[in-house]
Amino acid sequence: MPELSRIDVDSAEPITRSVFRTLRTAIVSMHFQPGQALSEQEIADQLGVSRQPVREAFIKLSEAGLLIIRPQRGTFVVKISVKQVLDARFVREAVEVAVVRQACDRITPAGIMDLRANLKAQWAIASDSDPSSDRFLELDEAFHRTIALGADCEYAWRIVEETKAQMDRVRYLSMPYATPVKRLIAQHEAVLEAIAARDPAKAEAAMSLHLREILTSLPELEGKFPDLFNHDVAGGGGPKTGKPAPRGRSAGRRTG
Amino acid sequence: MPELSRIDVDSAEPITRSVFRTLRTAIVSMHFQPGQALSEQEIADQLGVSRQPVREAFIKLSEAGLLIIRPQRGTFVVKISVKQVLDARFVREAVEVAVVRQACDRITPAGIMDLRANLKAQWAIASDSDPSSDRFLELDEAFHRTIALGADCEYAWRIVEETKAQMDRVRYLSMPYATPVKRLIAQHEAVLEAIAARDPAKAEAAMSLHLREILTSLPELEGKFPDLFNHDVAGGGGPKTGKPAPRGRSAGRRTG
DNA sequence: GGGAAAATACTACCATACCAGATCTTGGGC
DNA sequence: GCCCAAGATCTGGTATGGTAGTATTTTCCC
Repeated sequence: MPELSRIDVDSAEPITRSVFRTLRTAIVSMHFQPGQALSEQEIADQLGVSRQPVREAFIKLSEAGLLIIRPQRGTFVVKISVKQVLDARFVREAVEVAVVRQACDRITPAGIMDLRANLKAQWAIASDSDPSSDRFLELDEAFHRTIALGADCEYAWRIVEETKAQMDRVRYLSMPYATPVKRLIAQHEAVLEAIAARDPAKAEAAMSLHLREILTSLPELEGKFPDLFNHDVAGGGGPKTGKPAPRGRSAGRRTG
Repeated sequence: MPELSRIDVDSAEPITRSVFRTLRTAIVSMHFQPGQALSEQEIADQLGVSRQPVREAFIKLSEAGLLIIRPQRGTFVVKISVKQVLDARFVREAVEVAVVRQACDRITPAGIMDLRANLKAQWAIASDSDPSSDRFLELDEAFHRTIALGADCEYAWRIVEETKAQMDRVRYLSMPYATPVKRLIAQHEAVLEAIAARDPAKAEAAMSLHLREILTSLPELEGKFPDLFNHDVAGGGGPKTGKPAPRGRSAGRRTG
């Protein structure tokens, strides 16, 4: 299991929030393996805090659908479920399509300028070599967020963030196999131009197409990484069949 | 403040969950007044449990947007915000419209029969006198849930539940002034018939119309109950202007 | 009376201790 | 070797105490 660096206890930020951010990042970026067992005590020791803030972070993460807490048994990173991911995409598409329509009405010229600047930055890193993918995901998120907030849809953005958390793990996993970045940027451009033209129908179509493209490699990934997926027909997330992954790395427990 | 009845500590259900349900019901049904201050200690005493499970329930409720925790200051029932409620409705409409379209494809004849039975029950209590409004809200929720689950949209239903929590407080508040129940049932009927006819466009239109009708009395309510509303232009929820409502009854602190 | 400062009484936050239940290990019987 | 039971060792759930920060009240000075 990846070592977690200690948290600055003296920060003004509440410890619980620091722990939450740390763990959430580790999960969404796939540094924690889906199915992996965590433990309040173990995480607390690594971060140099008590169990209490870790426990509270666990609760929030389970509310977000990233952890599953099985009382008296353990807490596990939820495995990726194809159905769950597709359900998240379904909701995200429904919401973001509505948002982008509203953006056509409400976004200000300043908002459109922000989007153009963001898009320019996207093209800039697309020319570079691959290692800037993390940076692209940041810009990608900022692009979608700018649209939502420009459309005065703060709450809708909160929901999209939640659905994104489910989808982003797949994106990290699929970095090498996914749609080329330039293609995604071109789709962003199409969305932006439709908004700038105040054309809701075109904007909706562009956004819908974009969101359907993101997960094209999903079936391929399930084949490549069967251990990371939950193959149950029913939704859910927790490891129900077979043993959950043990703590530590898959094979050969490393001593000391 | 309404007295809370003690919780059965010996139940198999974890205490935290019991506390959560109790508080959530009290908030959504408006037994707790928006803006009202709660306190871990006070709630814990009333329910006969320790502060810990209360604190954890508070965290979950704040994640759901029903409480706001202000560190070192207090925890408050979020005031109703017109923008927040309309934002919730916006998301709910986006999601449920997509769901009802999918339902036209996927719902089974058995699912349609469930819906018809539910609708029949709705008509039955509509004939009675008013006091069965709680029962109507239950049937209403079951109706929407049956559609979502029939469309194989478990995750979407979770999101709808979250948005519903925001809207339901307004519905409780507006019982006397709201749209007549029979009108709402007729709209349910229109949705059901469109689904049964497998007509997505008609179903979408019916659902959209239905969801827009629910909150028609919102502006009127803000005028009638200004204390329960957050009049800030910006979203959010916490009491930012003026003093938050004090603990205990409005006037005259009772000495213990 | 009016206003500022000190004292008091809260708050949620974090740490710790203990518990009951689930799991894993171990040891004995065959 | 296999099987089962007893014990040790995990887990998260709950209770409680201490602390720092905030809000309120009181006190004191003018």
